[in-house]
Amino acid sequence: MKKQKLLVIGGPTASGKTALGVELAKRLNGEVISADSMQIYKGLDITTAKPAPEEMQGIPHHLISIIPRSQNFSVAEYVSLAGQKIQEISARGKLPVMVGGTGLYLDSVVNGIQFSPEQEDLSLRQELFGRAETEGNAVLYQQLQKLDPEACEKIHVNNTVRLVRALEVCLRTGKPFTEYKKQNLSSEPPYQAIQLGLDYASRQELYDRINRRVFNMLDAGMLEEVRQAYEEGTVGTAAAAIGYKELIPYLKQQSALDDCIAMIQQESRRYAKRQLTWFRRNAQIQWLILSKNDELQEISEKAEKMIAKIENLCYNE
RNA sequence: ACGCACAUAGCUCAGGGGUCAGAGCACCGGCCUCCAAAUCCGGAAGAACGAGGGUUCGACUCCCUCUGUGCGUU
Repeated sequence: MKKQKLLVIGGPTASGKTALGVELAKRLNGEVISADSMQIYKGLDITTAKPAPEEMQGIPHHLISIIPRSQNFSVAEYVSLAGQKIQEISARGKLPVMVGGTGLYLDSVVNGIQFSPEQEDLSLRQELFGRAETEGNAVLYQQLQKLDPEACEKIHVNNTVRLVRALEVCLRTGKPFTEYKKQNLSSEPPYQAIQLGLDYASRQELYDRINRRVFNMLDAGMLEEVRQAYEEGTVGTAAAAIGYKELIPYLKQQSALDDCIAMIQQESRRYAKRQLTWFRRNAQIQWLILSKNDELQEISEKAEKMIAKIENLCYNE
């Protein structure tokens, strides 16, 4: 059976993924699936830079604003939801275009990662976090050493989050965490994915765009939006959104607005850097390197050519 | 106006009469398989220690003056 086609567009924040995604979807008869760990939640539309209705230009967008902020979403759920959407869109004879900055989500779908079938065990996880705090990471690390020595080589003692996760899987499934990873690495990718990456030729240009965009968001009413979300009570993952957590000190009257704004810009820049680190190691990505005055027209034409070239290669196989 | 503090890296701050004055943040790179806009690791670079004078074998460290900043008082 022939694999389904999937177009993937990744890149750092503020690189222009949204616009390119819509443009390519228009040209290639596609629908957009968002791959963004924050846009998945309801609310905070401006803060998380969700595409506005007019930006969508009639192209259907999926997996945006579908989870209440009181709930915690996860990659595993994303993979399953995105899989469904890909099926549906393909069944309609259209091209699924997965667009987003959450590299983990993108890669997990593209590589068909099978997460351990058991449901997450929040109480076990909480217990482990508690132990990490009271007994110290070293104790957990020693325990993991016995259950999955290979995982220990990859995980640093100070990295509580990963340490807990690895232990959690080992304890609940009775199998080493590493075993799941090995299975996944050897499994066949489920889609015929064409992956594009967006970046700017100069880091400074990207940073300038980020800084400007933060001001634009504020002009668009970000502060009010955050205030509302704050008053409603936002916790968990959604509360970690850049822009949200940085404005809280201002709302609590603990710091000046300008300081908070500078902090949003800084955190966004650092985030972009981490995103680039993630995407860079993916050898499958075809990079579109932009510079300051590029027009969306030329970019999408370039992208289209790239896609055609890759498709040709696939045919000849 | 008077009194008291402070003045050290781009920023916040340690330090101390005698080896090349330190750290955190920022910056750069990396890890990443169920919170990933999170978590974590590594690296490079960066300061004639506000200015001027004095004490001393030797001061960035002690003293004086000036400048700047902050706080307090009438």
